[in-house]
Amino acid sequence: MNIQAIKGVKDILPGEIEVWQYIEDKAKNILETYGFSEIRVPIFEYTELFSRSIGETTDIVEKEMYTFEESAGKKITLRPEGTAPVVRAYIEHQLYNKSHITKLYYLGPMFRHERPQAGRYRQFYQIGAEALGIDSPVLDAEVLSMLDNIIKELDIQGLDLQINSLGCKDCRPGYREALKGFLKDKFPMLCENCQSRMERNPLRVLDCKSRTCKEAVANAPIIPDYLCGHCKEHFDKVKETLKTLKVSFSTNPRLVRGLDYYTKTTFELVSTNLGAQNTVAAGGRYDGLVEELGGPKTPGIGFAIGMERLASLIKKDKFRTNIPYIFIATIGDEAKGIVIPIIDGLRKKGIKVETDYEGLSLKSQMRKADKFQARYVLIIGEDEIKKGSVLLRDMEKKTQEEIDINNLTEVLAAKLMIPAK
RNA sequence: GUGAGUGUAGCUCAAUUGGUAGAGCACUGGACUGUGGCUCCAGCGGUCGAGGGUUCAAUCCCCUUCACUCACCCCA
Repeated sequence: MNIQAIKGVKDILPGEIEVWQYIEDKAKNILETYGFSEIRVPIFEYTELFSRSIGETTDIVEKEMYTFEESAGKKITLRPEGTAPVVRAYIEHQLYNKSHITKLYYLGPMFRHERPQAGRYRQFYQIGAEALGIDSPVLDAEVLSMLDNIIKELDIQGLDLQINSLGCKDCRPGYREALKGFLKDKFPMLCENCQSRMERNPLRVLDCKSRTCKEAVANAPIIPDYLCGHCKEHFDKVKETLKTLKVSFSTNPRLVRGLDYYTKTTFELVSTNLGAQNTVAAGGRYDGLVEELGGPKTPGIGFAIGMERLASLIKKDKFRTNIPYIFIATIGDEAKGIVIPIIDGLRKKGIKVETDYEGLSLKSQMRKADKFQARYVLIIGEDEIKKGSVLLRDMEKKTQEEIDINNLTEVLAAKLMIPAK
């Protein structure tokens, strides 16, 4: 094989795509019930949009973006996530002037240059939702409840919704300093990575998986103890509303998200049935992002679902590929010719038809019809041509009848209960 | 970027202490001159990932390389 797909990307073939379509249908339905409207934004943006929103010191910006230069010298990046482009569009089209709250959802591919592994691809698909304009904790809970509904609708088990609060620009610095002070004593215990992270982004040390780092932060100060009154009240209200909505969750004071723009409520939906990459969906509040990107001071909250990960959790047995209603079997060249306009006519009536193009024996054509799981087979040979009729075989009942070729579409439409046009 | 594992027929996998490969599924035909799902028979199908080395001889041993997979890292 000479040319193959680029490392870390994959084709979604018939047989698997049905699962994706199913997820998309269900998710769109629920999103729209909650008042979210679809937005489609480009898959590339000026690099600056991502470096400013995601954060210069994050791995995504530092080493995972697909960036190239335009002729003018401006740098362009294939989007590594969806929130920044949506917020950019929100500002650019001044959607904040149309309504106090703007609820948007998107779905499409994201790109990150990472080493591929189970559940991690270089082009991966997300369904995301963003609610902009309101900072009420009730909205946070509603967004989480919506996510919960989506996974319940898809009947996915073994998921744990973990939530935390990262505080705001008033209380986070205090916590950050307290954590840094604590980590200073533990410095020798930290992994190389975390030692360098201490100055730049100490919160990330909290969810490092290295054993010694885990030990080091075991008694570290936790964020909830440092939240300001406003943030604490907000977080309490989120939890209270989640209980009212009967959304089960667990709090994880060590939950830190990778992107810089998160504030207050953050969350992850983690599966026990996946490999190392077990986060199915994640998100949080980002009250400073719109302003940071040049818009008016506007709060926001959102999440993204990883399609590949979600799809791998869905039982595939209930999905079937495109099944034709009718298979047309022919015997002889004359029959093959006669059948061409018949097939065309049936298809124009909306009846799915398949036939043989290879000159197979009748036996093989029957086998093929069976493989297609066709409900009926139309058999046309020399005898039928002479009589001006066709044989219609019911594959399930194993019966067949002879019908006048002129009544064919009517008879089929009646059998298949297709309304006349 | 680092580490480990795996590359043999379209697919899933065997085998040979080194003597150039086999099964199941799939596909095609036949048993059943024009009728499916079961059965039986036959056929089709392989540069044994690629390149080099050792050897009389390499799919097997050695080196290099490529690809895939999983994990670290990171994250959806």
